[in-house]
Amino acid sequence: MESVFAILAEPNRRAIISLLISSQQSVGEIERRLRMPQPTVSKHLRVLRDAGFVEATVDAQRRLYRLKPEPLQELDAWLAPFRQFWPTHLDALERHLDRVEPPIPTKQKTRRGK
Amino acid sequence: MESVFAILAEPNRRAIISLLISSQQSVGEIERRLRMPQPTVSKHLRVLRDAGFVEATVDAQRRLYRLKPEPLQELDAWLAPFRQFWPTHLDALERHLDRVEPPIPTKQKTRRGK
DNA sequence: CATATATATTCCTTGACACGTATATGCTCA
DNA sequence: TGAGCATATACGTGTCAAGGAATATATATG
Repeated sequence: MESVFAILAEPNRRAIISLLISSQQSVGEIERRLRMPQPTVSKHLRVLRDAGFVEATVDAQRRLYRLKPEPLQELDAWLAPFRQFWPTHLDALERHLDRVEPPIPTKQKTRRGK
Repeated sequence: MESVFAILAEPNRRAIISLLISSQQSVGEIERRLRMPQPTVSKHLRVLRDAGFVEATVDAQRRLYRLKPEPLQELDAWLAPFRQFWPTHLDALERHLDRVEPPIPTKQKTRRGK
């Protein structure tokens, strides 16, 4: 479970991280808001903490978890060399995201005009 | 295997994608440069193609694979809300990681206080 | 046609990991 | 001290995906 990507591959972990954007949260708050069993939350938080995505402060029995930026910055750094490929600007992306990619027929070479 | 993150969780797939930054490559070239068995390369390319990370053109028996930007832009879009957490000045990590960054003039976004 | 080359696919095994359930640890307060 | 809440961990189980070996498909060439 080394890489930043492997950590983020888990949807529930991404949900937790996204939830923490607004502010720090206790385990119980995360549990309620994401409707996730408590052990599940704790286990994912453990993974996220070990990977440096979050840190916790102890508040009596509660633990308040908050984001740490470093791993996400690392992700951004990884992404950087690819930015040269992007078309002009963000508008093309939004068009793409709402569309389903059609399957690619490998059969014949139909040449179609546009 | 839906999410962009799940696709990128595999180190060999990241290696392939990073290799394709320089230019398009045939399966055989990828195989040689990454010292990966040919079926492994083909299988990962299949996953990458299905997920829209790459596309291929047929050149006789060869297939030339090249990058497609959309999924990586999607990743960047996911990352966007987290950028507000990054330290305003460059800290040690960012200096360390940013050596890879090409000299692209970065457009400064409007900064939002909380 | 036969053969070589390039790539894709299939089958099988194995290991990682996410989940549920149960239980453990730890803190607070009466 | 004990009760009760908040969080963490242990264990067993099922699923899914990656890797290796073998084979299939497709194209070029002699």
